[in-house]
Amino acid sequence: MNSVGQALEFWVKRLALRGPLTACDRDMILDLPGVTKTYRPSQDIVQLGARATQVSLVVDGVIARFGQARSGARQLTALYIPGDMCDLHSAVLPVVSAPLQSTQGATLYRISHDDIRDVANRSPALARAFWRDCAVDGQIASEWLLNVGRRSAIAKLSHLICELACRFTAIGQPLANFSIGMTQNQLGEATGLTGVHVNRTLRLLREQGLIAASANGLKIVDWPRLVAVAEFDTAYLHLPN
Amino acid sequence: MNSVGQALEFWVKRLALRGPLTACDRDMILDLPGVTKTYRPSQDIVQLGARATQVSLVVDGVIARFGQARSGARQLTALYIPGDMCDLHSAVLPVVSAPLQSTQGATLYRISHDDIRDVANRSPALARAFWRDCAVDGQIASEWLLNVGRRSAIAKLSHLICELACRFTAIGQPLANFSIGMTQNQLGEATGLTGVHVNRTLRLLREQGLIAASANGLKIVDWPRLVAVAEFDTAYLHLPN
DNA sequence: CGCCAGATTGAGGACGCTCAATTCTGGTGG
DNA sequence: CCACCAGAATTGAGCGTCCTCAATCTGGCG
Repeated sequence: MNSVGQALEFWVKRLALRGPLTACDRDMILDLPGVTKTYRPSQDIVQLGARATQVSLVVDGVIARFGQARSGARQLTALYIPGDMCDLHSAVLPVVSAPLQSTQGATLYRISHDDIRDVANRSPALARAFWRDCAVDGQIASEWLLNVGRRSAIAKLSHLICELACRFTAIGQPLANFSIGMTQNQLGEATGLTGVHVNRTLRLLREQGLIAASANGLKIVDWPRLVAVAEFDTAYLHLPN
Repeated sequence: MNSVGQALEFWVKRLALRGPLTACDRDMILDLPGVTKTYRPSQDIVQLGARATQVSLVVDGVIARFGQARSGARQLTALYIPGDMCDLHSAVLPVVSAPLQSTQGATLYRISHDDIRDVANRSPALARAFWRDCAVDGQIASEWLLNVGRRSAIAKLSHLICELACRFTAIGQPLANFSIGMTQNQLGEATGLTGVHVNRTLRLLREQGLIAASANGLKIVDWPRLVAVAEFDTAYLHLPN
């Protein structure tokens, strides 16, 4: 179980990545007032068409943004893990065009738009950092587009697993054995596959010795080969280190 | 043929959308110095891994951002038409993680990152507007993800046509009869289909009386039904009007 | 007139989907 | 402690959409 302080630390670390922040900037972020709120599995965080008034820092759990076709089929368009600000763009674009949901339960730290905008007005460096954070989100979406549009099922899933493994590692979760916190159906919604086909493809990955089942999720057995199958390259994630 | 001045006007109009700009802000943008450059069809504008030092305003033509799988298959991840700043995020994320190419020839107005950053530092309102512009790009990517991941071929293509029709209309191009400036192969790369299947699907759209061939591209015959097939809703484009 | 890129069409195949049944799992109440 | 239950995982069979690989056609241009 992570704490709000930890999550804020992770976020500041990311913000400071390519444009060093002053101690003052850093403190402005760490001192941001907010409200902690917990969510049940599949509970809506913001609804389609609503007008957001706060941004949400993920403290614990996994948050999914998704779109929905008329048929009811869902497509996850982004995943957020602890230390991610899952709603930052809403500070400049408040109308919610894609709802957010927790996948397996989550706790968020919600900060008002006014406070975010105030901080951005006072520090050009932070304004730029917020802008950059959204730009990174956009690059991840681009990579997902390539994944969903042009790769085989086995590459799609491997790619998603690699991405999550790297992101969890960056926040101190062990890579070898991590819990994704998503059902196979949700994995399908993220990759443009069916839950059923995700199941078969995971079995394939297991049979090929790339991953293995484990108590609380899945275990990565052969990282180099998984990366090769996924055609995975971390660059687009812009992770610290 | 559009002019640089026109393109800048379009962009300012978009920037001013949700956060009114002062006359001074507006002039700072319109006076931005830059260099006009023209590109041949399929010519690279920025290459993968390069470090961008300028942003590029589309003056004429269509610019595509794309990713490439190891198989060589391409996935377009964004399309930019006149009045779009196709590279704005590079001001805060200079390493190019997805190359840009003109589809059928283009002319760009290139502005240095230094000038953009300078303007952003001097005006918080403009900094926020730039941030918002990138956020809109992200929402469009999300919508594409839904399109590529969860819709049928006919809906995918209709959706892309609707999007482009709306965007072209917003810059004064007639909707009923517009030239997309893309080959059928490129349409496939944008929607996650094959060029061959795009061809068959376009025929289907023609047979159903939704579109028709025309001298310089395609003509939209039945806009309401096209929108219905596409499950299209303009909101995510955040167009002025 | 010949060339070339793009559009068009055909035939066959494959990957992932649909629908449905069954097993497994963890949590709950009796 | 066990029976029960809901949700998730797993498996099977059959099918359909879209892909692959070609061949042909078209229009623009040197």
